[in-house]
Amino acid sequence: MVKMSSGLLSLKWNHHRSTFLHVLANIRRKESYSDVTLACAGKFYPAHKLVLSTCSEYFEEMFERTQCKHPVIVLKDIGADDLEALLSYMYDGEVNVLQENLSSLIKAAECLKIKGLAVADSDPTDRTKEKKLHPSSGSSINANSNINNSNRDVHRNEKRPVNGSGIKRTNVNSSFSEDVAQPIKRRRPDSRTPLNTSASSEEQEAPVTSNESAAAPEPASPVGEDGNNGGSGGESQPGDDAKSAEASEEANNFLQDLNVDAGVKAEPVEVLDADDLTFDGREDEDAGPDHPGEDLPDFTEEKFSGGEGEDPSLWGGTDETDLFSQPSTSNFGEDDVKKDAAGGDKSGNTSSSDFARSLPVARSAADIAYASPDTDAVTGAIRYHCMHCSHISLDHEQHKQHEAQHRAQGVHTETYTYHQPQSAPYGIHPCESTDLELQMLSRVLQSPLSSSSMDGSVTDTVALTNAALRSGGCPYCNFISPDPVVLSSHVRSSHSSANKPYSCPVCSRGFSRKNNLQVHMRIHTGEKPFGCPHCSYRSSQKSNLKLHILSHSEIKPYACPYCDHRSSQKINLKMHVYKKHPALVQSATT
DNA sequence: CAGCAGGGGGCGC
DNA sequence: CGCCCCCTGCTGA
Repeated sequence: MVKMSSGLLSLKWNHHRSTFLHVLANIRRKESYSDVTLACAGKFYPAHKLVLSTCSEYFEEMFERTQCKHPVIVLKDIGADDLEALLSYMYDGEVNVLQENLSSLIKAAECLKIKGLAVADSDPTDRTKEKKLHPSSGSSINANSNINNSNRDVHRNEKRPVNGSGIKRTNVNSSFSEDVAQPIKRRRPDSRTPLNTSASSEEQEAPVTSNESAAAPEPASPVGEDGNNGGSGGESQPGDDAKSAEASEEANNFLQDLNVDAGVKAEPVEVLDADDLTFDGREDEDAGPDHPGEDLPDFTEEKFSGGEGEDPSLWGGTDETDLFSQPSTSNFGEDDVKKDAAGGDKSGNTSSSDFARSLPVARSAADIAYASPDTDAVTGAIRYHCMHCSHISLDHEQHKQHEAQHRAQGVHTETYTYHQPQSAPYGIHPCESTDLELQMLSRVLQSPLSSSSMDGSVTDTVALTNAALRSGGCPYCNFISPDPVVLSSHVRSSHSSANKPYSCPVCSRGFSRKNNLQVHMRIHTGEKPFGCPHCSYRSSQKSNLKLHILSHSEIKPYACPYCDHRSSQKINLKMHVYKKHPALVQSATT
């Protein structure tokens, strides 16, 4: 303690810095207070915006631009090892790296603009002195890092001190030039903006929601423009460069890690084209009977067949390209579609690296949060969980009113359906903890348990149950809780129903069939494999894409039997009839 | 109106 | 059993 002349006492914490670093390391180890998740090569790394933005202007800018409480940032073309090393570097200020790995590490650092590795590092407390020393860059160059600004060839690092194992210790003080490749910041397409398909497959990215502006860095140059890059997943086309192949492999690995929907593995991104008469692609070449017209109610079909200007054969799979000759607001021409289908094949066989882009880039962890009401294990009552807090309503109206209050209070609301509770005390709901949900998601995506859990067998194997419970994990899904009470409560509430043995490992919702669960999982993974050829809309379900494509045309297959009203969706017509012609409906039914 | 998501029929392996 | 597909209900704009 130093007594200053003015009578003020200067209290100095001697071990402040070391304590800070120590605490920081602990927080990282325990994954406490994590508010951002980095996804890389199928792995998830909880991190802290504060640390990332401190160490990287790239992250800083990214976080400034996104309002997400907990964005998930998918880092493409960066190896997991490199990311782990960079995280250690950022949290600890140093990292040990094998010399042979230094090159890729530096590349990754450049992409992420990591201070001290790729971007000039300056002492914030001593700017004037620095400028004197290095007026051009304002950065301090460590004497040990003999890295020429004009040549970042890692072989130059051989002059640096290397320990016996060939591991280099990279210090914060080591600086590279600012003259590095700037990470390409990808802009999210307006979901309503029609795409130019000639580039759409290459440039389409994840169906992120509007508030998720953080984007994955794209260190590698964009895939080649020779049209080969759209080749089927993982295949290295003649025109592909090594990075593209790497990216494909990485994406494939990621997909394997996902292990959620086998249907997506082989054909990660599916963009339906205009020649896809029934919108179902090759699988449905003989899908004539499936056209919606056949399924119309009698009255509708009668009206429909007599409808003006609309060819019923449209639904028979014979002339459905007419669909795309309908006036459309899209600038996506039929020629574009056919060209894509015939030539570059960018739509159907999008490369896996493209699919990697379609993965939930910077998707809010909010979207991973729990969904839907569940059932009270004791009373059987339906419980509606607030999306913003831990409030639980037993009445839907009450639930809606409660949430409306949040909205009125200006609670940030994602445009997507699922939300991260803003103040979620752990243990209220299995999925209200960000850490827990990430653990769970991580387990879903990575753990070999995921396949077994997806099998959904709920045969009550006591031994299995007990063993799993003892280990803190649910034997039927990937739910984890250190609290045995919470865990057993989860098991009771989520897996007691024999009718719905397939439980979502993230939100615990039960499903009667495995494939329904698989589709449901797309909510959590952000997968939207079905892309509209007219715009950037993507859907997790093909049937929903069909409906969407209809919206591009003026075709409204469902006609009201009582008036001239027509609807594009059957349900909408139903609503119309019940609303506008209730008396007629009643008389028709009696 | 359009989008999302769950349920379930049906088919092929 | 896995998958494709359609149907359906709900919801927000």
